[in-house]
Amino acid sequence: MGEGGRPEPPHEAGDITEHVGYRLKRAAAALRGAMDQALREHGLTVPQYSCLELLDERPGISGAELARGTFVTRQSSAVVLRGLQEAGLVTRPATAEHGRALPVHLTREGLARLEAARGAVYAVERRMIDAIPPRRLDALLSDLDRMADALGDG
Amino acid sequence: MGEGGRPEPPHEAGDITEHVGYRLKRAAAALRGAMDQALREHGLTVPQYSCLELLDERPGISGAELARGTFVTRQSSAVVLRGLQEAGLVTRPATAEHGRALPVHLTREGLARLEAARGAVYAVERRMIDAIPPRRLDALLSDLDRMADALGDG
DNA sequence: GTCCTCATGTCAGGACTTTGACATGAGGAA
DNA sequence: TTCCTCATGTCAAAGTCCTGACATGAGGAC
Repeated sequence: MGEGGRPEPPHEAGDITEHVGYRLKRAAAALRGAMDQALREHGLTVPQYSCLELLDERPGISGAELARGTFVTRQSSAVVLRGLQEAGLVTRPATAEHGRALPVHLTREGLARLEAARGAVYAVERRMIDAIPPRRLDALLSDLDRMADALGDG
Repeated sequence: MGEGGRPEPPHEAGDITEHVGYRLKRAAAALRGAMDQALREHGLTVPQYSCLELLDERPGISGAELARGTFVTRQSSAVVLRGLQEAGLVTRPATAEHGRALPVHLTREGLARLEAARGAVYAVERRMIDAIPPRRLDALLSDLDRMADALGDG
């Protein structure tokens, strides 16, 4: 495909607002904004919250694993982790026991902050879910996954 | 809502990977990564491409309108715009004719670069669309919009 | 006329993210 | 043993994006 002159749009689209990428970007931007606002009163940023949530679910994982779980690079994750460490929300040994991986753990304060912020984040999710027909939720989740997989994220 | 102890998840979820926000974030991250890679060989970043595409559709719009159309703040848009201007892909008058708005236009080179990059971006969209059942595409687009609207992006 | 409100553009500071590169430690192959 | 490969952590530089703040111009209310 693509031997012609003008590139053909993926499907009939009068303007760019019809594109899947545009809609996906818009929804993601709206989510990001709503979460930013919801988390501000708890003194957390979105990357920080994502980090704490994943850490609560999988205590002791390495920074690299944390990065993969939040869809960012190791470098980005390290910056966020350093901030959380300075804030006393996570702990990390200075030296590795076995390999090079440094296991990260939530502190008591980190867990408390996470639990306090969770309600605000869940409210945002609730607003999203309530906006669509309940019968379509599973299909929506499935399609989002399929698209992510197709783009080589998996 | 929310008078209880533990916050209730928006829907039954064994772990955070079940949440809509998580899936949305994952799909958006995959899209961003794929577009980054596709645009790299054309010497454009995703924000730059978004800017050029919107400019092609609505020539002469202001920086603030451009920002709203690409879901970022005026400040972010201004930075990208400055880069595009220095690269000779867009033009902008130094002073405003009427109000304060400075109309932005694509240069001949800007249009050429956009058209060259479009094929690569459309291929990414095609990969996404082909990954889901065709009958669900309209519902997916609709649901993404509903969620964005519900989060106050409107 | 003045005052108020709104939109636009801009500056400053901080947080996040990326690519590229490098050093270290573990484990397997020869 | 040595060599190779892989994963991890880290540094550096650049770009993106945000909040907060400020000045300017247009249009309406008074």
